[in-house]
Amino acid sequence: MDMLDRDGLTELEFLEQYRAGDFERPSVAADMVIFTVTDSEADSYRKLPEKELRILLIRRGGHPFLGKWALPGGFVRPNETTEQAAVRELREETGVDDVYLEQLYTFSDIGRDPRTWVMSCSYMALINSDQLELKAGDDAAEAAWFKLSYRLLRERKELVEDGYVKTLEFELKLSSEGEELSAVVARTVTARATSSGTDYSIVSNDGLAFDHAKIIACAIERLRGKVNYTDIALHLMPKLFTLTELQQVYEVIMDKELLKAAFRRKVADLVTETDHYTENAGHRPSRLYRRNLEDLR
Amino acid sequence: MDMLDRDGLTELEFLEQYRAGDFERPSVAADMVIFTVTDSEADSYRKLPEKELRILLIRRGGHPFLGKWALPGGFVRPNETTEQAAVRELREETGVDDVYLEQLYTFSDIGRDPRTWVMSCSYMALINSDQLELKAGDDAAEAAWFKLSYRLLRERKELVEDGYVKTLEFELKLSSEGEELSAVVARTVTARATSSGTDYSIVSNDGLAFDHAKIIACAIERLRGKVNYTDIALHLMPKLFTLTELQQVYEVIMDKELLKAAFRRKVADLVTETDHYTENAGHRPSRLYRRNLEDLR
DNA sequence: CCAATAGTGTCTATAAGACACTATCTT
DNA sequence: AAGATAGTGTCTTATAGACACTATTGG
Repeated sequence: MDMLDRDGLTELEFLEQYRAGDFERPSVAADMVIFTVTDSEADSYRKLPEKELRILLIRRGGHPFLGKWALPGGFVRPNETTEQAAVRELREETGVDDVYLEQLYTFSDIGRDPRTWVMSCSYMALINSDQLELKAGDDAAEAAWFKLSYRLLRERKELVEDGYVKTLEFELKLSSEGEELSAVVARTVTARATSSGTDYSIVSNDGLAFDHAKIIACAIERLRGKVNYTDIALHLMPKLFTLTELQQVYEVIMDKELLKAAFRRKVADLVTETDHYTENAGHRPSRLYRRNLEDLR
Repeated sequence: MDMLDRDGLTELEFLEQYRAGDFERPSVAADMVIFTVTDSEADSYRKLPEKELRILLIRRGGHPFLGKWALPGGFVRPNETTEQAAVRELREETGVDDVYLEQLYTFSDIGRDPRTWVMSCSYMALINSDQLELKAGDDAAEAAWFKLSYRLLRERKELVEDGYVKTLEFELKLSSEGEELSAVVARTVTARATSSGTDYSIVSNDGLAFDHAKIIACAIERLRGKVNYTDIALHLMPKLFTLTELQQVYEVIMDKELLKAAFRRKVADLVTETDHYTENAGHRPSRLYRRNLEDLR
């Protein structure tokens, strides 16, 4: 390539003389919502335990938001991508490095970090209960798996000039051994004749650092959206699982009961049956399945 | 809040003494894929014109990628969000500022900009042909609306240890008055027992700057995905339109013919009929509709 | 036998695909 | 009338919801 620019430089010459301008630059963090599913305490000896959807949070040991709980994450370093930073953080916090990982959204509200200009490129990770055992690899920080609940609280709709504004308020609750966090996150859809847009905002917040309530809301909504038309939920399952367990996972993600027959038809192509069965369950044994790695989607 | 950190500082005191570290920080750009739909030249006087899906590109006037075509975009400034930067760029390039806008993905591959460390937070905007007329507000740069085509070229699947790697290669073609750009973008899905991920890469590239072929691919895939379950395509329509025109827009987005009866059932709830009709078309007049701003979704 | 879960069959309601038909305007 | 597009009716197929029924284990 030998084109010359208006200063008569080739591209190579240009790059050699190029110096990054003195523009102010943001810090970019990779923050992760790490989901897993755990079993509740079996309240009766012969009943199946219920599934709980959990995310990992870390208690902040310094300002700002000292003592509040935050998503695991950290600054992206030179010579790594945001995704590599996310993988690095994930390994540091959980010891796990072979997971489903998906970029969610980049948050850049001004003032979202009181220290300085920080954007957050957020990721969602799904790890299964098998891998969860390895969680020992902690640093000094206090970390805990919080049970998550996310429910529609209020729905409002105002008509405005040539359109409407619709606000959905969701209640986010997180709980872990005595710790109870909660927040209300609003999703506002503004629809006018031509334009249209969606915006998240935090209505109230008790115990979460930064704008992490928004990021968590974004993650659970993405997860709920994808559960119905992908095999994403299978990344939360151990190698072998029963169809009832899989159904429980779908139910706890969607916060909604499903019909057994219809569910089994729907996931039939996503799983492969094995010749193994559950044992000593106190009732009829159940066939074990594994994730289908064939065709489809 | 009077909690003290390990140095005995309150949050306020901490923030006052805080100085941004000397870590290297990336530049962050907001790049936009601006879609619109135009009519082709009517090849016969009584036939309906065909619809064409177009995006706006700008020819680079300096290194790097001098002479190549790039997406409109620019660096995010302090005290604005990535979205505000996108809106600002949009107004500068098209004079339009009331559009559908959606964040796509943040690209951060190292070396994606040969000058320095630059991430791109990408957006998709949809503007309708009414607004398009206002395009006069250009700066010196050469800008053009390129007709877009994006087609599956090859599909490959390799089995690997406990999983598979599936590669879909898409051909991206862009054309505008003599200028013909093309690229091949591969989407690779890696599915292993536990992990799983999707990755885009550029296989070949003729005429596009940076990794913008990837960004365009990402945008058209998002648009195709959303067309089928949202009213997103209506943002590409003028105030009044016929159902046939709307169907043509769906068809040009999906690159696939649709059945008229089924299509009309499907969009029935997304539009509201008016009492206006097309005139002097050389054939039966067609009822005009507008976007339905009621309930739904 | 009972409690508990596993697993299947089938009827119905709804949506999508396929295709043919009728309607209305201009030249 | 011919050419072009507008608009509707209806049969078939696929999918999801609802619900009832049978099956298999341990206690």
